[in-house]
Amino acid sequence: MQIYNTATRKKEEFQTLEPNKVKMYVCGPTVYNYIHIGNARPYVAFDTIRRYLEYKGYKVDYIQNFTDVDDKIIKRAFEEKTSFETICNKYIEETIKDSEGLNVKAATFNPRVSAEMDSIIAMIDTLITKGFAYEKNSTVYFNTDKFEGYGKLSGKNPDDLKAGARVEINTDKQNPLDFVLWKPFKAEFGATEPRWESPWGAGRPGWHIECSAMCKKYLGDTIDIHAGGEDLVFPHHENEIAQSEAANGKPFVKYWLHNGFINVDNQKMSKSKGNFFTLREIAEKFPYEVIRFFILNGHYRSPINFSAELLEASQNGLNRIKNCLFNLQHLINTTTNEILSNNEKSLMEDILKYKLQFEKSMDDDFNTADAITAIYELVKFCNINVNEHSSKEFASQCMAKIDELCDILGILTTSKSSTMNDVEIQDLINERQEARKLKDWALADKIRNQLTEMGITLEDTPNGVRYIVNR
RNA sequence: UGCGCCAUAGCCAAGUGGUAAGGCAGAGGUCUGCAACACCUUUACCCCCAGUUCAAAUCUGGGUGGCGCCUCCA
Repeated sequence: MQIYNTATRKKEEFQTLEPNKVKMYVCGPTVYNYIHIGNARPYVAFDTIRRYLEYKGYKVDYIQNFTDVDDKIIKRAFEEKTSFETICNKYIEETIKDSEGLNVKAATFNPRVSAEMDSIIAMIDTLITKGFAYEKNSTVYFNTDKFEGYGKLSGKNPDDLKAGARVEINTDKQNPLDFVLWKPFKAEFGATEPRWESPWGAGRPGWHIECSAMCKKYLGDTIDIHAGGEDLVFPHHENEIAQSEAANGKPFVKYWLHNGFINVDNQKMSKSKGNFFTLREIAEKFPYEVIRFFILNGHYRSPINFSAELLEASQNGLNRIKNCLFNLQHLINTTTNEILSNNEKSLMEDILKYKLQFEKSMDDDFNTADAITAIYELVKFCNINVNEHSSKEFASQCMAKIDELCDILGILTTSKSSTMNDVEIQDLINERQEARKLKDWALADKIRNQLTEMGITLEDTPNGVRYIVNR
């Protein structure tokens, strides 16, 4: 299996630190609002990678934090005249709802920064002891000059960065690139501003140290995969490397994975440009599973564009797979052939071919766009080869294979049970069938329209009528 | 010359040396009482120029265009 590593900018053969085990950390969102469509990408991308790793037999320890200590949160709490805990609890809850909507598997654990102060403070303390950090006016800074290799992840040259650094007035930093590990309580937003006691006075941690500390606590000094949005490469992940390797004296991460952005009108989404969408807003117009499928339609490292048109295209594509599954289910329910025919036995080998095609794509740096093609081709195979003459066994095998592949991608796992067993619906369908027998097309169409109004789509097949709810 | 990514059909998107997968949309057809689903047919001088090679969308160099990072934004 090949995996692209941002640190080397190459695809590398995937080799875990421990056999059959993957330690994976994904940078989570700052919880001061509903997550936006861009946040959905790392959720879906890295969840899919996790699912595939599990499919390949690895046990994955998947840690994703919630950043619940941050200026933006404190500001929002101040504006809304409430506590930062209230804001955080609310949006963590909402984020989990969105995440479940996207069919993202629950993380092994979601640490919250506010609950990890002991480890954060301990790590800062170690950095000071080892001479990688210094305190000035109750603020602790990381000394980037002391860490050899600063810039190795992002490919930046510290001297270039220094030359380009903004002039900071009245700075206490020894070097313009030094960054904050601990900042003192200043009551910018009033006395209720959150703060924790530390050897350097009351205050709160800087952004970067949190992830280093949580990584260490929950996964260890060296982990297999660290993932996040591509914007985090510098400075966030660069700084994490500096902190963790300086404090632990060991390599921090084996594979760095970064997802590309979701753009709107080919531009980065931002509030100031007015092209900002929360996931919740979009989910009102399109089902979550369509959003997930849309995200998987491009490679996770490529930028993708977002628009209603593209989501519609994804929805139509997803319906193609869904129709196939409905069709198979209907055949399984209605066919009386139990035994696999000789022809079907030989076709079974073709099914395996699509599975291998799927795996080959996923083995190549999780190429979901290509993997979806394998599913489409399997769908076409089923549409051609499974019909009212097929055996139950064959239809079931086909369906199971599509299900298996879709499940790896986390799509169409929730919609299968949507067949409503409503007597009223069945009665209407029977009534329409009677009308059709009598060639009373007006009545038949009237009943079909009535069902359409109810959100039921009817499809007449050689094996009787099948209906689909709320497509 | 700060660092980096990208450029394939109307749209999305694979393919990274051997005469261009797949999906969406469109057109025509088959099936159907009519539909729907599905199936069949149909749509590409791979941004430009030069080079390497028997052979390049794929490698090299140079353009052009788009985007990101260098601001606690995934």
